[in-house]
Amino acid sequence: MEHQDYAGIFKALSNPNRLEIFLQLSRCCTPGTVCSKTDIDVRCVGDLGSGLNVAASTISHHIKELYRAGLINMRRSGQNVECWIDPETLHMLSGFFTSQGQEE
Amino acid sequence: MEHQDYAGIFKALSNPNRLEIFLQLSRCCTPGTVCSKTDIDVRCVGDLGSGLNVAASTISHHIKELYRAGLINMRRSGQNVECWIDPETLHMLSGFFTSQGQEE
DNA sequence: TCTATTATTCGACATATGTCGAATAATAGA
DNA sequence: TCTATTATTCGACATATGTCGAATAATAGA
Repeated sequence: MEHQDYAGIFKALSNPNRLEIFLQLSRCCTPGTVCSKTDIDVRCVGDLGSGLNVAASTISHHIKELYRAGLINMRRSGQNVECWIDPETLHMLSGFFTSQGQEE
Repeated sequence: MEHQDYAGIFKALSNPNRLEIFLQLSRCCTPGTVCSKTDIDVRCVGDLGSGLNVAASTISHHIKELYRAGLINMRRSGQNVECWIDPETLHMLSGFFTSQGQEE
């Protein structure tokens, strides 16, 4: 989290499908924890995309965008790629709007 | 704030110039307070755009987008149009990321 | 080494977005 | 009513974005 490109972060969350992926990840397990079969059987493309009606390649692309924005982390695990919310970025965002609240 | 289109809100904040306008508004006065000459001499197009290097029509367009997203309010005051942050939406956003923090 | 499974890369393409300048609108104050 | 000031609307256009399917890559397990 060097420079914090907030516009870039918001851009990543501006697409409904991408936001949905983000929300699913934030729901399936506590941020910082890997979301994988251990918990609720969530792997990247296959499972995150199952609810959305988009091609696997599109999911892959969206996940990369979330990763680029710093919102999520990813790691290959065998044939799967596991994703999980980046807790630091989430915390930063939480503070962003809260601090805007009381002037600044 | 009926339906809360978060993706739409993030889209509004995803453009650097629009984000800058939003931040200027959140700085110039406490949310809920009108930002106008009374305080720090901030009116919409003229002043909000002065820092950014874009045409007045573009600023006007961006402000409308922020308004559509529910992030700001606006009101005509003579020749000027005054803008100010919508405190409810801001509060909602603040809660959005915070609640994502602890699973949900 | 071959096959199945999962994920990514790579064009391609339709649509959305950001931006401008010119024209128009809204208002205040001679 | 005329003029100046501020803001918005309206094309126009270049660029960005979301999406797909086919091809390719990465891995596990016969």
